[in-house]
Amino acid sequence: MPATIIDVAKLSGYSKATVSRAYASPDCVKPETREKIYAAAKALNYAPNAIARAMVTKQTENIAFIIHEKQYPVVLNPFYSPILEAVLQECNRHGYSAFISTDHDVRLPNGELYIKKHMDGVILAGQTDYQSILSFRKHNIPMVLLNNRMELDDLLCVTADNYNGAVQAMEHLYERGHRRIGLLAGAFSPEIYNARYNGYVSVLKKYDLPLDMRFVQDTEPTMEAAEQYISSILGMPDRPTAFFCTNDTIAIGAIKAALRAGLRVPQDLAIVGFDDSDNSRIIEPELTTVHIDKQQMGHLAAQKLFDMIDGNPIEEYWINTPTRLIIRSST
Amino acid sequence: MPATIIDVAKLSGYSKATVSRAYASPDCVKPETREKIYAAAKALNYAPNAIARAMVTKQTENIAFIIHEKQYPVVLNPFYSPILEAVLQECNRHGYSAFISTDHDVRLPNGELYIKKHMDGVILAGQTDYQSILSFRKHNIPMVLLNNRMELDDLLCVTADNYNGAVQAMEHLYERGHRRIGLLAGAFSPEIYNARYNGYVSVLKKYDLPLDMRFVQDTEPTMEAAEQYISSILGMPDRPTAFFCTNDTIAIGAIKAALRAGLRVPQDLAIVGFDDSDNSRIIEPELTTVHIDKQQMGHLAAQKLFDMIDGNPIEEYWINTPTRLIIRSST
DNA sequence: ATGAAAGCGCTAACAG
DNA sequence: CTGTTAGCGCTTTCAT
Repeated sequence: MPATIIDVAKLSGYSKATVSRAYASPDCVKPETREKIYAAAKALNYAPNAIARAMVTKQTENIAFIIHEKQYPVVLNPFYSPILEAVLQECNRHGYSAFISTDHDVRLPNGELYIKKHMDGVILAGQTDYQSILSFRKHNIPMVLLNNRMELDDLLCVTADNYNGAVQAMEHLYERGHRRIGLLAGAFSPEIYNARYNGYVSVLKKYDLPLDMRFVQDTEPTMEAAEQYISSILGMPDRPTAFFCTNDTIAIGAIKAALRAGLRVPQDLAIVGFDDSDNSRIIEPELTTVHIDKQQMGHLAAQKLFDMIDGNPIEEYWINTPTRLIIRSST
Repeated sequence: MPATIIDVAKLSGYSKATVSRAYASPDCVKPETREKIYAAAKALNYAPNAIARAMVTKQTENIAFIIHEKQYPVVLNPFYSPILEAVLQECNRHGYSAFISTDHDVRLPNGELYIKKHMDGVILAGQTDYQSILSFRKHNIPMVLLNNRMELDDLLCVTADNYNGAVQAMEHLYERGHRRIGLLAGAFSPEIYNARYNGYVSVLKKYDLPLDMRFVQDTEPTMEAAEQYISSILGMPDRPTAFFCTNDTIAIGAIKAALRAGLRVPQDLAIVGFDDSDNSRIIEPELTTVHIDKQQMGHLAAQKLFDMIDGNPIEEYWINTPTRLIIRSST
């Protein structure tokens, strides 16, 4: 059994209060005694017990990052990986640790678990269910929504500017001379789906381009689904000369379908994606895509969460991270 | 402030011991009173406090998954993602939560942090430093090494069979008729590097093929580094007709270099990778690669860790997950 | 600058 | 099946 604060107190000859201070507020302790205490601690292989500490301070210095995406078999996908990475960095900076949870296969709502374990805050990414949000609220746990938005009072949401991202993609395709542009839309949350869809339609309208529903296709966001659809329309004489795909995975599937049919990308079919995930630079030709600043989103989400935890005032409850088009070789 | 066990006790008219039992060992409590207690709890919005519980049981029901890879800028790479996913699943199954930590930028050793926070166990992935291992040992924290191996008593290590994986790749290249085969070797940990290198050399020896050091190249495991090297040797008249690359990222870089030089893959240059990460199916032609059962590794690591936590006996301390070759279109 | 004592919310004997 | 009691290891007034 590990040494406790009492053991250190005894060995060093001080009281446990002083030992406690030597760790929690070192400046309130004479340097000399501090050193003696550390020495005793070392000799005993003592490490302060964060559980006991949390018990009285009511702060665990832990947060939970809960990803809730039904769409992907793999939750740790190229979109969330960089976000997670950024969140982890921010945690390190604040001396916090992060629980990660992927909530696609929850029988008992994971929220409950993290309420019991007394998180100081939570980041809810993706299609979080309303009940969880309410739960955390009821327990006054600071919370930020990531890649999702809900119109609730004082609910901090960090999203990408999906509408303008779609507009950027479409404007680019128009400039490249495309007049028949299809849409391959992943089955994402309504919030994201609608924003990107509306961006698509608005540019069509702006330039009086046709909205041909044969080439506006909902799809699972997998390479295979996209490949299959694109293969099926490649033979049509009036098929689009370009497709706007609402994420990179879909776009890559589209490119592969074209390549395998012997078409050249972008000459015979131009493709633009969304996300600028790492994958977009793997496919050849490399993918033109709408860049989402995933790092930034992760950093912001975490920073704002720590602001809430620290009791700092929040000005903006909806943070819409700007996107920008990255032109590579698929258009 | 949240309701405590005492509030529930008062409201329900039972003692706190009974309330405790109603949650910890429901069968030791009359169904009737149990229901009353749950009702009271619900009315008070009570949730058992896991911190207080951990304080006395000495079990947090938390583990830490610490990834330590200096090689990658992004630690959550396509290799570790599926492993992490599997670990998370296993945690769910056991009612545990997992801290994730990426230890590339640690000022104060993260090990300390997790010792303070009293993990029930830790999984150390990648190039873990010896000090951390010793630390966890000293505090009797169950531990498993993942994708790494160290010759320490009673240290459970889960690895892929890197040697035989390399042999499989090389045998395949030989069967395909290649006689000049280069090696593009990522700067991984010695354990992994050596195993794959030895596999390469052993097949060369077996068939009396030349070991031409001009075409045995160490490289950072990035697409760019691989691209650059391959581009530089493509003009040589006696260059290899195939390369064995010690991970997929490198292999993809190699393919891209060949494609951009106007060569056909595999006709003009054959490439085989290692890992069978998701990326291997993004590049066209899709990559022939050595499959590592990353899910399996994650599951095993977690299962064994829980075995240790539960005090179950461990028979094998070195688990070497078999690999197999996945033949796609790059060879 | 340091010590004494109370208590955080829960579990685990031990009784009954 | 239920209640009583004594802590778990630490922080935090309040004194000194």
